[in-house]
Amino acid sequence: MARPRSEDKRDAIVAAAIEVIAAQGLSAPTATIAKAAGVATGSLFLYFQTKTDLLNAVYVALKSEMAVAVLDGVHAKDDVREQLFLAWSNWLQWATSFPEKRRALAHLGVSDEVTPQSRQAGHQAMAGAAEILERSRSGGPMRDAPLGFVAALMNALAEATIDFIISDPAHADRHRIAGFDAMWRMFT
Amino acid sequence: MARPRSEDKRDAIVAAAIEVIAAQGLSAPTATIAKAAGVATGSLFLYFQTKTDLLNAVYVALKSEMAVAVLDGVHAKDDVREQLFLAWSNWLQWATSFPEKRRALAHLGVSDEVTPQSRQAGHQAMAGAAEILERSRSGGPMRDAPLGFVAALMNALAEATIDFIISDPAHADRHRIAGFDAMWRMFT
Amino acid sequence: MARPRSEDKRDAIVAAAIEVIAAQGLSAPTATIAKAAGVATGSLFLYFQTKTDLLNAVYVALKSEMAVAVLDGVHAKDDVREQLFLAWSNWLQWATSFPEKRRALAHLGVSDEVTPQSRQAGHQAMAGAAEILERSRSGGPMRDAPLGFVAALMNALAEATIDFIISDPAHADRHRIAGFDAMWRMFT
Amino acid sequence: MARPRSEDKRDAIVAAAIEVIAAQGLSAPTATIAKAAGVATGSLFLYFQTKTDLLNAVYVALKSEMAVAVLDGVHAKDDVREQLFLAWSNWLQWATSFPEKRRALAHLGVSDEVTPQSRQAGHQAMAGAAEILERSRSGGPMRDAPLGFVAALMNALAEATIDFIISDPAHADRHRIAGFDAMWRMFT
DNA sequence: GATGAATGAGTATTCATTCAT
DNA sequence: AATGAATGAATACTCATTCAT
Repeated sequence: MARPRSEDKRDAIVAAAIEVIAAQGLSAPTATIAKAAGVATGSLFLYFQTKTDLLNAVYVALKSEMAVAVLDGVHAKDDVREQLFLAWSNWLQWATSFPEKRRALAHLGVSDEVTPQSRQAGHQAMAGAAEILERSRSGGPMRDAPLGFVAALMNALAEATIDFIISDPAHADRHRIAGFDAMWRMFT
Repeated sequence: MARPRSEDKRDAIVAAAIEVIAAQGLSAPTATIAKAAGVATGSLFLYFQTKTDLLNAVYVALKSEMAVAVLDGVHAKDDVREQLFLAWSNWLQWATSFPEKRRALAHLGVSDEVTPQSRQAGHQAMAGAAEILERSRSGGPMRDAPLGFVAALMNALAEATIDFIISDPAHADRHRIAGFDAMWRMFT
Repeated sequence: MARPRSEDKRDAIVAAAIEVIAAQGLSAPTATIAKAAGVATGSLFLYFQTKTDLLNAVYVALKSEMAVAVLDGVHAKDDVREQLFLAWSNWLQWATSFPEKRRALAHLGVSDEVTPQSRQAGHQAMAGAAEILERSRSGGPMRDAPLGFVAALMNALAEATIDFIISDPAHADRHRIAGFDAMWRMFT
Repeated sequence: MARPRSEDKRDAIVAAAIEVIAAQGLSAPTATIAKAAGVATGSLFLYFQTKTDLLNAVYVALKSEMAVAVLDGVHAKDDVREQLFLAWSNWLQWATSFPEKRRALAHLGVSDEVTPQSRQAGHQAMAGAAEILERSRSGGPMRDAPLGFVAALMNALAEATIDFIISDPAHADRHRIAGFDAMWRMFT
């Protein structure tokens, strides 16, 4: 009968956290995040019991959002190589379009505050992409490697490629293609 | 600004910082680092003006040490592929032998406190390795890509491979070879 | 300011406050008390304007309940000494039967939040017991001391005796009698 | 070789804590205590690891000081009754001369923050007074009661007497004597 | 140079109370 | 009346850095 707890407000806190973490790192004060979200400091703790909880929620939200972006339009393609190339392009597109999200994710990716459970949830979200990857490497030289290993390699290549595109955006397309070709050579 | 006498003490602080950062992350108190180094809290600031300065010194020291380890014995080989494989193996060997050094480097690698100058110094230290890489990719499909891009890809692959070896040490050799083969395929 | 309807709810809040204060002390959150009473946090403030008001209400309620317990069956006795002994026994019985009530009262007894008015009300409730005390000391060495002083001494003795019974319940009866005898000696 | 840690400063913090706790209760902010002691907020935590530690130190300091005051001149007397009467008088004198110390002690006496170890130390400090008490009750009706029980009764009587003297200081001497006589009657 | 005591700004979290529903 | 979301002031404790010894 009281005001219901607002999903909007929760989302606003997560969104604010992304901006503030991108700008200030994980040591950003909760008070700053709350103010950026337009809520009182105490309200942040109504939606997230601790700062660590918020950080984990942000991590999972970003991973999920990224996963959706990566798979956009992918199933309209028939060819596996084309599917993987589109996913790859989507990935780079998302990361370069939302640099603050990528920055926040980079901070969270190496933080001890993000729990194994959250990382697991992140992998879960990327399951669709993993499936394409699975088909891409099947029959190739990495057919017997653990999928996790292959995924880690792809992830590492994508991160390196994104770093390079950001530092040299004039040749974004060239780097995107070169990165993908390099990856494809790994698989075939 | 006169350089303090004891080079030993400076080294002890850097060594202690590596241990403590590996264990506690970059937010480790300077007092903890000083105690681990066997010096007084105030003494740390005789050798490093700020904590950020210390962090940068640690970063450069680790990168330099790693570079030396990577090149060990490499010039005794004639074949480029063999040289690269030895460098690759040395790299993985170093990273898995000194997990706390790698952990510290991982923390520092993503920190905003490490300056572009320090990162530049890190690249400089790796110049010898870069040269081998340069010859490895010459004539191959990546011959026209910026060397920095190629280096970033290799670095990414190495990190992913090390992660995997650490999480599954029983198959260290298999992962080491698989990682190298994947990289080699990228170049040829 | 219209009195809220439910007397039940008010009583439930007071009862919950006793439990929670006994367990957590006076710094127990109002939200915890409200939840223990089965009402919403906001509802507590419909029945008590402030936390201090609630604390005072609890104090008076406990003192009143204790006074009733103390006088139970006392007027059936003729002899003053027997009356006082029964009251004394009733007191110890109540305090040891409801340790959480005594604990809460102990916390409140030393609190600055309990007003002189509430303490006055507490004395008022104990008027019946005071009357017996008055007759007990009449004619003895304390006949000219202020009644309040005598009451304070008796109260102090009772508290000390209760403490001792709680810490050594095996000899409850012995302590009860020894305490009473000591008190009686003071009066005669 | 640095400044030695100052005993004076520690004492100043304890003294300030007594004043502030007497005025504001145990919830007094550590920052207020530090300011009253003339030190920085952080310095308080150099001398006491936590607020609880400070509270315990204050408790023990007050108990010890009180014990010294109580025993002042007592051993010059031969007669046990005179010794006990002087100790009793000293006690009331100390409590009424330093009402803020007594207030602070009253707050601490009922606090859950004061550990059993601290209470034990408090008893230890009062060992001299306990010895006089032991001799006072020997041969009397309380000869077989546990000493702790007798001490608790005496303590309770003293507290009640002090309360009464504070509320009616015009008749301090009368109350002092009446309280002592009442106690003596308990023992004989 | 070396020490470690001293500083005080900075931060996560709590909680009495209010108020929209 | 009843609810519980929303508020924001309040507070213990930390830690990079300075400075008296």
